[in-house]
Amino acid sequence: MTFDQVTPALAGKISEMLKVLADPMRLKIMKLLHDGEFCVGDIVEKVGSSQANVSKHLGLLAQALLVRSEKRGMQVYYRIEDPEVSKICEAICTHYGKLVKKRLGALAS
Amino acid sequence: MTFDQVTPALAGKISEMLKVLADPMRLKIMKLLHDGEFCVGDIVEKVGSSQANVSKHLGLLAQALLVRSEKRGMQVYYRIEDPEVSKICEAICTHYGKLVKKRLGALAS
DNA sequence: TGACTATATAACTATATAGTTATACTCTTT
DNA sequence: AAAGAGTATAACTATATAGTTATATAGTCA
Repeated sequence: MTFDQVTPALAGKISEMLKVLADPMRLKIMKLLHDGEFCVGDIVEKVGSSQANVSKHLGLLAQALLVRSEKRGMQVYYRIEDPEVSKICEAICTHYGKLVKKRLGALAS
Repeated sequence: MTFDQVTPALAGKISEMLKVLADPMRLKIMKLLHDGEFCVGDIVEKVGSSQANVSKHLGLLAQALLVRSEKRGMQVYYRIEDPEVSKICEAICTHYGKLVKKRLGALAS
């Protein structure tokens, strides 16, 4: 699908999703979840923020369809389930990485 | 490049870029520039906002390396120069479009 | 049931930013 | 040089949101 074929409704959704993805803490969480499934407590530990803060970020990511959660016992596990999401993240990293390298020098090294 | 290989410095850049892209008015401008080069006055007309507002948005897009500008006479022309940027936009539209369709039904139709 | 653990939510504060208005800058033309 | 056109910037207001603290909700075990 090209940019042209995006309807206003989808453009709104995309803008919301990007806003959710465009946060350092949430990118950190996404990077972590790229490696597999983690429960909230583990994520809190790994990203170094408060439980309430991480929970809120996870809620936003889930609402944007970027992650899914599953309750097992007392824990809630989060994961990147959809390959589409991985592809979006990968495309952003790859292409923007190249762009930055070309224009600003070896910041990515 | 996978998510794993993104350095903290690049992650910061990516987060900034996404924040710039994640705005309805700027997405509208990017969608327009996808079709070719336009000067500020034309963009103002097409997107339906004030000159000052559009100029500020264009400045942010340029700073994020998403567009480039060139002054010719009195006009300043903006364009999406880098194929990497087009690829990022395309990947986002394609994959998130699919995702939304799968999960929320035919919002994109 | 009561104590405990894991997660989510509410209320609040501080900060960032989209849009507006007014003005400055730059180039062209007479 | 002066006037006008095209674009950028400064100052301001209103709104959104990241993070914190305190509390609520849900599941587990004694």
